[in-house]
Amino acid sequence: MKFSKIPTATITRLSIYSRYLEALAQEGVKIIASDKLAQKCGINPAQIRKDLAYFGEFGIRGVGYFVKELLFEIRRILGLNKIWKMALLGIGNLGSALLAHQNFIRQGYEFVAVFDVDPAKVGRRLPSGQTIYSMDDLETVVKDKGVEIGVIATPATKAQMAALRLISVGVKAILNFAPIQLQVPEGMAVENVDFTVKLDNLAYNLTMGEG
Amino acid sequence: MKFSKIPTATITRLSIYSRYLEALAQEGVKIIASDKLAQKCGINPAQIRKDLAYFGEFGIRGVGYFVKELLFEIRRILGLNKIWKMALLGIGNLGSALLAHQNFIRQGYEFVAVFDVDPAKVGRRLPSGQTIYSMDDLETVVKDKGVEIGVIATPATKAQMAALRLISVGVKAILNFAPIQLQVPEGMAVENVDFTVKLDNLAYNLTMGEG
DNA sequence: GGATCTTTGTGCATAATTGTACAATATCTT
DNA sequence: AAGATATTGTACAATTATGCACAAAGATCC
Repeated sequence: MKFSKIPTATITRLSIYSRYLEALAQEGVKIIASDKLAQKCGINPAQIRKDLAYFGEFGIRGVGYFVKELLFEIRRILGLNKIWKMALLGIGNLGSALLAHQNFIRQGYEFVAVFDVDPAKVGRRLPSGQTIYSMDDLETVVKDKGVEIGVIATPATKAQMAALRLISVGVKAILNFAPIQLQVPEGMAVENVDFTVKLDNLAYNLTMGEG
Repeated sequence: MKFSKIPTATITRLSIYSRYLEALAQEGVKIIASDKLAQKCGINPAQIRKDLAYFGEFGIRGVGYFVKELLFEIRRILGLNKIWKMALLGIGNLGSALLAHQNFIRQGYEFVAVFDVDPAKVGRRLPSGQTIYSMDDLETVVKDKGVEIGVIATPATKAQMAALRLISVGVKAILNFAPIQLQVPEGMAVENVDFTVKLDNLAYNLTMGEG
């Protein structure tokens, strides 16, 4: 049941479609055409239809797509018909911001464990409910709680080690906020969230615009 | 002086190279070969050489690249031989985290203005030095301070309006943290930092891995 | 119920990106 | 200084992604 290389870009776009479909569903919109959705997402309509075609036929010719149905299908494709258990490593400013980001649960993700090295923080209970564990207990807790995704929000210097420890207890997916390219073995899924890189892109664009 | 379509991916990679070169420079390393750099960045060595070839010949055959020189050149290409003036819109958890992220100045970026709608926050002085302005004064302040890049860290519902107001006073580049696709006119540079999309990618990968 | 309109799904062409292989050029060794 | 070694820069091949255009299929109108 696994095969047919799907482009990463397609998965990213599916995620964006799902976001709009959620908004549309909330507004009570029943049906949407690829043209309209494309416009909203800033994407070519044919691209949307092709992205969906990888997984089946979800639309009705001459009509469009049923919003709720399509949303359900996309969420199923992405694997969002369950709650993913995440661990947060590092509770600095960024980590706290992530915890406060309440969208997680709605979207199908939940922080089941939170770690920091600072002894002053360990043991404290967070507003979001979790108790802060010591980084020393990472392996045990991750196993016990059944963590599936590791979220690294440590300083860059600690990120690689944190990743290795997550990997050592079988975590297969990492969301990395540290501005560093993690070295991981084959088969790991790593996504980087790196706004310094994005800023550099903006700077380049502005510089070029001037000539 | 503007031409030859450079792939966005190339710019993104240049940013990553520069990060490693900074680390290398700090370690006192004088020379680096594309092979070594490629390994560290998880990128094909030829890709690095080709990326650089868009802009000139920076290496020495049989030797490699002088770290400091290459770093300088890349930063010049990206437009980082100046300090970019940014405005932050929205000081929730995320906004605060961004302000605390001290790397900005080192990297060539600076928050010169900070805005929020909350009257309780307006007028307060931040640890990072800036005074919080009311969102009502956006247009005036952005003009006065010469803001070049707008950073949107508002709730998703306010993001589009915030973008429009920035655009209306001539801001040409936006770093958008709100989970929404901004509708902007031609010629604007917009980069999205969207970890919910990244998480969805991880979820998909984990789901596929199972079969 | 036939003509017209709409919108999907997809074959094909085009464009963009990545990777391989090697000639060119520099250093090092003896 | 000639041969061996290292590493860049790039031509070419292969792969991947994007977009156009149209046939297929359903809806609507009269």
